[in-house]
Amino acid sequence: MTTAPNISESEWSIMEALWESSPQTASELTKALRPTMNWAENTVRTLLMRLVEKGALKTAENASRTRTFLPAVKREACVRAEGESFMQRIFGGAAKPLLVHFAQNSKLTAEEVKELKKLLDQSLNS
Amino acid sequence: MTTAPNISESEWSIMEALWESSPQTASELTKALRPTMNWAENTVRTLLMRLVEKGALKTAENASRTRTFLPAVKREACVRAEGESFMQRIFGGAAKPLLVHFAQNSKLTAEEVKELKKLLDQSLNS
DNA sequence: GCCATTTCACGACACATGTAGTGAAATACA
DNA sequence: TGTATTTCACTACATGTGTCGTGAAATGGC
Repeated sequence: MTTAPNISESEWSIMEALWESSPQTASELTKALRPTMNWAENTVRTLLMRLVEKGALKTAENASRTRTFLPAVKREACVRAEGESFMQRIFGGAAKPLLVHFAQNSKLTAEEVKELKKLLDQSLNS
Repeated sequence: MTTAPNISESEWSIMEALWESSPQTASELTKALRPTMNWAENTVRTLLMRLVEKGALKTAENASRTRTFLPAVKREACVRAEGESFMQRIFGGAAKPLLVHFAQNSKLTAEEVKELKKLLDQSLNS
């Protein structure tokens, strides 16, 4: 079982970028994230280091011998872990009240509602 | 609009206890939380202080002139804020993928599925 | 009124997180 | 090969969190 490490909010931005496209070097990532997070390159490097220590990222050498980074854990596993923890913290671990909350607090299109209803049905016969 | 303060995980336990029953004194709370969190009374006091500073709790004097604590913010508002932040962080702010995720990763009873489907329908005509 | 108990205000300390700066080492280019 | 640029390892530092300990002040019981 992939023990998903704890990933902080800033770190999550890095992970998303790498889940979307990897491997990337620190400076590539810095540029890629520039529009959203306006981080200094050293900030990105620190976050990368921490993520490597946590086991969320791996490193590799690229052709020009500079280090590149890539995910060591699957996005889906991390999402599940974060979701579990959130559900635990706010809804005492129960899925139904969570779903009720978001169903009531979101403006969904008719199309989305249809899809979700189908998914709910499917979740039963499995 | 009630600007819901940031409430940490430990603090959330305190808030839950007070949302459920308030006002309570620090020692009452310590006893009430003893089974789940095995906190020293001073730990509870520190958390209470921080929550008062954050504006999440108010204090009042009770008959015997010891201080009691009670929520200054509604649970629903805090849940909404936490939910928003979580949805933003993990699902880029989109409700549908969040609902898809939890619908697929939770084992729901047929009864719950029925309720949720009804809620989804209701969320449309409003 | 005096002592035991409770309440509280402060201080403390370690680890996590956000956000870099410095200075050396490696690379690239002229 | 000498110099400018890039990469990286360290260090830093403020703020948030988790978890109390100390010592004074207030209260309660006898």
